[in-house]
Amino acid sequence: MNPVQFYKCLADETRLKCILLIEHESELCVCELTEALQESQPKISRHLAQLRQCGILLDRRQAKWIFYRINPALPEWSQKIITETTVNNSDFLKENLAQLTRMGSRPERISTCC
Amino acid sequence: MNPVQFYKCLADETRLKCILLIEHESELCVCELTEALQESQPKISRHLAQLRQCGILLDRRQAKWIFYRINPALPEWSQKIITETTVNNSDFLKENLAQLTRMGSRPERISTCC
DNA sequence: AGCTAATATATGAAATATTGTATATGAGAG
DNA sequence: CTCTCATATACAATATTTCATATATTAGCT
Repeated sequence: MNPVQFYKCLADETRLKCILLIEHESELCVCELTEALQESQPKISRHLAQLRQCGILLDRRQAKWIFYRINPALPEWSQKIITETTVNNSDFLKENLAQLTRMGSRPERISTCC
Repeated sequence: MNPVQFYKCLADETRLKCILLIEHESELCVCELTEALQESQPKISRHLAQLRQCGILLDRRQAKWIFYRINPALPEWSQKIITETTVNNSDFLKENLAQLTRMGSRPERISTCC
């Protein structure tokens, strides 16, 4: 992926927050992101689709939910940039993480193996 | 600076190339960037103004030229991201660096001290 | 098969960003 | 003080991005 494309993906508040929250939590489903960001479902979904299409995120279905995670095949430098940004901008995510914690009835993760 | 704002600055080919070329060369003037990128002077100038206004670049005048450099007061994580991107995307800059080398009559830097 | 919950996509309108062209500014030379 | 070179800015046209709303898809349940 071209670096301009990569940065275009990060250059939107909704998308950047999705990426950083997923990086922070390892995996999140659409309804959790919708709740954490307090945004409409189609808005979150559209941005996630874009991030999936450009290879930044991967998704997996589990029952009714679709969980998104950072694509482990991302070039190392891109992964490093996502980590750096997450670690150094806790204020930026603070309120959204609080909202996520406050959220009741979050779908349970079933481990993929065993 | 908010991380979204920061990434918006990097999310344009002209701006990203200016930043990375300046990081690579320490300091460049507008005419050098115009030549390296083969773009119009107002286009380069407008993008540099934006990068200066948001604090990513600093400028200094030397005779007829204005030299731009990375703002050393940038947060460490932002600086790290610029470095990482430069180091890991040499292909992206290759042609522009070649163009810069090919350029005749580049303005001479006069050291600021002594 | 029909119903529901979670997610995805299509469409057009609105907001933003980018660009070319023309013009302004500012420093140095004569 | 005028001319030139390097750079900056203004303005209008164009392109791109984002969004709300409506609708489609898909899995699991009965």
